[in-house]
Amino acid sequence: MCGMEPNASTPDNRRLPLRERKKLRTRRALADTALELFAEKGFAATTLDELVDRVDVSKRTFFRYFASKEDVAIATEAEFWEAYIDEVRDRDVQGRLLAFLREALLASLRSMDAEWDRRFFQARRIVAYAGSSVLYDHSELASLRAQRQLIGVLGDKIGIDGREDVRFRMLGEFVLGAWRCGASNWVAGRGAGAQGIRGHGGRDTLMRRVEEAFDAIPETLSLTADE
Amino acid sequence: MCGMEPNASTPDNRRLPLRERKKLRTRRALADTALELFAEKGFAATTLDELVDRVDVSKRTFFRYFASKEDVAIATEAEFWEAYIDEVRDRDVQGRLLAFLREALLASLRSMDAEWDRRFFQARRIVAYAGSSVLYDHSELASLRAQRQLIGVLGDKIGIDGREDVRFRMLGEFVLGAWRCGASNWVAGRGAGAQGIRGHGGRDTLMRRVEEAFDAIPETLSLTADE
DNA sequence: GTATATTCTGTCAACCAGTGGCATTTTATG
DNA sequence: CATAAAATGCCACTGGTTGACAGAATATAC
Repeated sequence: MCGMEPNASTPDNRRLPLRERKKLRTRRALADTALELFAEKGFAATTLDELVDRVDVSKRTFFRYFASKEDVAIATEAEFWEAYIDEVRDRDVQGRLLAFLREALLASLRSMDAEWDRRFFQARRIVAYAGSSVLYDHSELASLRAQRQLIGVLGDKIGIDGREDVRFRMLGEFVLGAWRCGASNWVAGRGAGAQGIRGHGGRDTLMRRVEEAFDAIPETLSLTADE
Repeated sequence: MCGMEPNASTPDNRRLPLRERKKLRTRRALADTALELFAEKGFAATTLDELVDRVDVSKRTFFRYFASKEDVAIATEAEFWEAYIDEVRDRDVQGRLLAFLREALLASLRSMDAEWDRRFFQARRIVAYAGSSVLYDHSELASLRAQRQLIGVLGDKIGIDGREDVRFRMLGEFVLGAWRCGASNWVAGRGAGAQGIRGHGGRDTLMRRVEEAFDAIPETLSLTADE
């Protein structure tokens, strides 16, 4: 089968068996081409037929890789959540939980593959500035589920049922909030020293935005609540 | 046109013009019959054709009343959120905000029409115990949007941009959390004195569950967070 | 290298949610 | 009663999603 040559965004996991490499390649080709199309003509106006036509796979195959049309748009997000949860699962808990989650988040950001931030940026722009809200909703649900899984894993690690404990749920809210805030500032080009950066500024800038958001938590919390 | 006779669940807004009464009646008939069908054979297995057949309305008309198949399942929920937000909008703010929101929530529960709690219970059971998660997701998104609107309205009332203020967002989290917790305990038949109640126990019991959840907020917050 | 088992893929058909357009009916208004 | 406005029905059509099965590609054993 031809028509899909290795390119810059092809994952070069030379150690994986051929079949696995191929699977990664089709998956990546579908996700990349989908973002192209969504950016060109919008999410709603793009049909799956066009997508699978351009990638040269059958529609049936598409649904073997992604559960829905929305899923392919938030693939990079899903990759990140997966990496984050793995990171939290594997890392030793020490110090304050919020700091732990913050470190784990940054570490998992660092661990994403070389092209991840470019793809993520592209996807975020489409999700945020699309005409309808289906993509945004889908992304939000994915975050919510990831957050739940996160506090579940963390709870398991320190022997608490995180789903029942309000403190844990709030912890999850903080982390998710900081992430969302940081990521949206990154995409919008806001934040410290953003003027000096051309474009959105790569992964390091994203990480700085997330850190800024985390840093802002205590000061916003200490505001008086006397209304 | 015949086939739709007034029954127990027909809203008796005798003061409304005929056209409006009819509209309410079809809307209610669709929602009720949908719950019947979903309970009988499950959400996924029920087709809209069956629904509109039983109600004796065209499919086109269905979509003039509800935006999607999921929407008709959470209609009672949506009614409540609407009432709640209206209540918050109309009520004078005084005292602590959390207490204000709590009172408004209970008041709007009280204001729902006579059959609301029965319908709501039915709907919650379907949403919670359905095979797939589409309904649950849909309901969760609706809550999220309602929560955002809520703090938006509250922010407007006291001249603060609630969307930007962390305290407000947390307030929203508390209220939504208490509501969810109370409602789910109600449906599950948990809570103080639940043994003595046959069935789920009507709206007064739901309100008691919600109050219990609100009461639990300070004590869970004061737990030590020294992990 | 060949044979065989396993996994992936394409083709085809079907289902069903959701939409646009337009004619028809129903309600409101004077 | 006449006319305007609004609600409904009908119909065809798009497009996402799934199941079944056959064929192609890859892995494994010899």
